Amino acid sequence: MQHAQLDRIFSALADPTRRAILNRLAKGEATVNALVEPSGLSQPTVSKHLKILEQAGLVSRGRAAQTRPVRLEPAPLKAAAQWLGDYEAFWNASYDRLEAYLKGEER
Amino acid sequence: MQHAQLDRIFSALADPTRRAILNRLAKGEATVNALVEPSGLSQPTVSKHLKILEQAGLVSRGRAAQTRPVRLEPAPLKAAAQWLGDYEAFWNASYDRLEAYLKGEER
DNA sequence: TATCTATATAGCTATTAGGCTATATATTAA
DNA sequence: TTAATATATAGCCTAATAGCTATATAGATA
Repeated sequence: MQHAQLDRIFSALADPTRRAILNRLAKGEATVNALVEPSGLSQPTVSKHLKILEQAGLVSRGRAAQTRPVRLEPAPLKAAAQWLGDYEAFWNASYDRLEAYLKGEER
Repeated sequence: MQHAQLDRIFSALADPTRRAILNRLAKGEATVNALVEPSGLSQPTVSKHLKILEQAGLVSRGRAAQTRPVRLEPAPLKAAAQWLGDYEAFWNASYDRLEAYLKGEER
C-alpha cells in the first residue's frame, strides 16, 4: 500500500457524509438518487462525494439504464484496517488508558 | 464513538507526515525537535501537526525541563479500527476482488 | 538577572474541500 | 426526433489546511 493511496482512503473516510454513504452501501448497491435523498444535500454535491470515494477505490460504478449504480469496494477499508493493525499490540498494552478513553466518549 | 471524533481521527490519519509521526512514536515518546529533524519541515509546522494529533486524541504531551515530550495514545486508533471492523465481513465476502486490488497496489 | 534552549503562537500565502446553482450529457420512452 | 430522467460537469463562494517566517513564552543555566 502506497502512502498516497492511504492519504486518499483516510481523507475519504474523514467526512461523515461519505461514511454514511458507505454505511448505506454495505446494505447493497444504490443509485445516486437513492443516496441523495437521505443526505439532505444537492445531487451534485453527492456526486462530488462519490467521485472522492471512487478515487479512493472505496466504491465502483456500474451502468443500468440511465442509472450509475454505486457499490461498495471493501479492499481499501481492509488496507486501512491493516495499517491500524500495526498498532494493535500497542493499544492492548495500555488497556487502562484505553478504557478511560472509551468511557469518556460515552457521555 | 461520536461522528465528530471519528472525523478528527480519520483526517488526522490522512496526512503522511502525521502518520510518520505516529509511526515514530510507536517506538517510544519523543520531543518535538526529535520529530522535526527527520521530517524536513519547520518546527512550527511540526507543532501544528502535533496539535491536530492531540485534538484527535492520538497523542498526549508531557513536561520535562523545557521539552514537551509527545507520546502515542492508541485509543483513537482502536476506535477507528472498530469502525472499519464493521466492514470486515464484507471484505471477507469479496475475497477475489480484494486479491486483485492488493496485487495492483504492489506495483 | 541575562541568556540559551525548546516549543508555541501570530500572521501570511497558496491550495483544497465542501457546499451551492446552472447547465451539459447520456440513456430511455414517447 | 423530442422529451423525460438520471447523473456529471462547470463555475462560484467560503472555510479549512499545510506550509512558511518572525516572534513570543517557558524553563534551565550562567
